[in-house]
Amino acid sequence: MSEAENEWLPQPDVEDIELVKVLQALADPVRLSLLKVYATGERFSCAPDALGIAHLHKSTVSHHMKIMREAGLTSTRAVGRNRYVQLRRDDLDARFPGLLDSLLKSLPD
Amino acid sequence: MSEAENEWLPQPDVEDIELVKVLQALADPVRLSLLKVYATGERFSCAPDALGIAHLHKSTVSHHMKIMREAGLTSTRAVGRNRYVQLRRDDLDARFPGLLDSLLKSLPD
DNA sequence: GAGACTGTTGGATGATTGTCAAACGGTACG
DNA sequence: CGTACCGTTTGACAATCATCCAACAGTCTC
Repeated sequence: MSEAENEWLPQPDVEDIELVKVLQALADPVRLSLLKVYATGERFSCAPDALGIAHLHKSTVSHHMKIMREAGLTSTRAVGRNRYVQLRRDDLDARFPGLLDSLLKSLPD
Repeated sequence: MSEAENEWLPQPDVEDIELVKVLQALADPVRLSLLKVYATGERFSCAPDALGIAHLHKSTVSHHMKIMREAGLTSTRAVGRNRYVQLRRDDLDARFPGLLDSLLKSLPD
């Protein structure tokens, strides 16, 4: 059975996103590289290989995902046994105008 | 004697400023509040009271200053027994266009 | 139902961090 | 010179963090 149940994992409301939390979430090389991956607009599952962090254990990836989601950077939809993660671009633009764009422009290639 | 010897403390060159380091430097409530203080454009000595962090020990303040300076956020001039700190606004704008402005706009009042 | 698959949770560990306190080094000024 | 002043350095400590491993929970597919 189990029609894909399309459930969203808990995340902060737009107005509750805090700048410090966002900066803390991005103050790590791994998560900063994930920001760039997600900036393509695609939704990714959490497979370390597809995310360019094949060297990391899957539980470590899960940990990073949680931090980014709880900071308000990403939103995650659970479909079957996969988690599809994407950037909360509109929410971030509404809360911190211009911040995301300048961050992405500042990222090393 | 001792005509004020106007010496600059070591800081990274513009092109050596790293985004991760900048984000790490700002991923702390105290230092984020300092960013706002320095955004006024004034130069400040390191007196905790004038910086709005009167509750912190002077050695802690010195520690925060060092982190911000080594990240490339601030520059420090030593004059006599004082240190005058200011934001490297032009350098940051050149290295990460728009980032500083959007950060300052995103800061809670 | 038995495996295989995707991701989470809990514990363990080593590294980093924010803070304070005490000692120190220059500097200014009686 | 002696004392007060401003900031740095060092050490200590508790807290947080990034990482791995093992075990677990759902989910999909034979």
